[in-house]
Amino acid sequence: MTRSRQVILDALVRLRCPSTPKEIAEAVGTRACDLATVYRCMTLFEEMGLVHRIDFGDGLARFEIADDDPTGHQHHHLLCRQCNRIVKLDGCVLGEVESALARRYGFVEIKHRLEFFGVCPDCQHAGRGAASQARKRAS
Amino acid sequence: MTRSRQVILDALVRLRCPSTPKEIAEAVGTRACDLATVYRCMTLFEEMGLVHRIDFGDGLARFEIADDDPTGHQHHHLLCRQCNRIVKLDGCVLGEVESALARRYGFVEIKHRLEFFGVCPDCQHAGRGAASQARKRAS
DNA sequence: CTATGTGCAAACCGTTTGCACACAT
DNA sequence: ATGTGTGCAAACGGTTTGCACATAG
Repeated sequence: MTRSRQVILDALVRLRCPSTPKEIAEAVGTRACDLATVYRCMTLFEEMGLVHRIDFGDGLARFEIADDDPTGHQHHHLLCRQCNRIVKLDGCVLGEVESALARRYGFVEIKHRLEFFGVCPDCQHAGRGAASQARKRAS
Repeated sequence: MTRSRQVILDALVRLRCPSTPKEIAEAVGTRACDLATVYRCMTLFEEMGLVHRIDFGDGLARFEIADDDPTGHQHHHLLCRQCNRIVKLDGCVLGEVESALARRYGFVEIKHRLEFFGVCPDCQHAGRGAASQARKRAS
C-alpha cells in the first residue's frame, strides 16, 4: 500500500459520492498524483472489492467506495438531469416504480436505464466464447 | 429521405438487434455509406423517434428500431457476459427479480445495471442549472 | 537489491466536426 | 439554383499503455 494509493483512497472516502477519475485526481491535487495512477488504482481497488465502478451512461467512469448492505446488494442512484445531483437510494428499489420515487424525492420526469447481464445456456455448456451467432463486442 | 438513410434504416431493420454504428456501417457496406453518416443518421432517427439509443455500459452506442409496446414502454435486454448474445425481454420487467429471469431464460450469474434519471426539486424551482452543490458532468 | 508503482507522453478508440463536393427538389 | 446530405480527414475526450525513473519491502 503506497502513499499514492492511500491518498487516492482517502479522497474517495472524503468525496463520498460517485466520482470520475478526473475529479479524484483533482481532489488529491494534480501534483500529488497522476491521472494514469488514478485509473490504475481504480482498477486495482475494484478487483479488491474496495470500490464500485458506476456507469451513468455519459461516457465517464465513476467510482465510489464499496458499502454494500449486509445482503450484498449494491445501492442504486437517482440523478438530476439538470444539475447532476446524485441521491443515493437506500435499500433495494427493484420493484418500486418511478412514480413512487417521484413522490418520495420530489423528482419529476423520471426515467431509468435497466439492463441485465448474465451467462446464457450455450456459454454455460461450451466452456466459453460459444455462440456462432455471438456478436463481437470489440471489433 | 435520401438513399443513404434508406439503406441505413433497412440495415437496422434487417439486423433486428441493438447494433453499433460500426456494425451498421458494415451491414450497409463501407463503400455504400460513411461511418460519420451513420452517426448523423442515428442522431436524426433518434430525434424522429424511429430508433432507440441503448447503452450497455461498454462505451459503445447501440441502436435498434423503435418498437415500443402500446403503453409506450421500451423493452429491456438480457445480455450474455460471454458471447454478448442479446435476448429481448417482452413486457416490462420492472419488479421481476433476477432469479425469475434466470429461471425463464436459463442464464446464470445475472447482474443488472439500474439507474434513475429525473429533475430534482431545486432545478424545478430554479429555471435550470440550480444547485450550488451541482456536480459538473463535463469538465 | 529487486520487484513493483509512478509520472509522463504517446497511443487508442469511439465519436464529433469542418470543409468541400454531391445530390435532392 | 440552392439548401441539405455526404465523404473524408482531422479534432476531441476519456482511457490505456510503454518506458524510464522512483519507491516499497
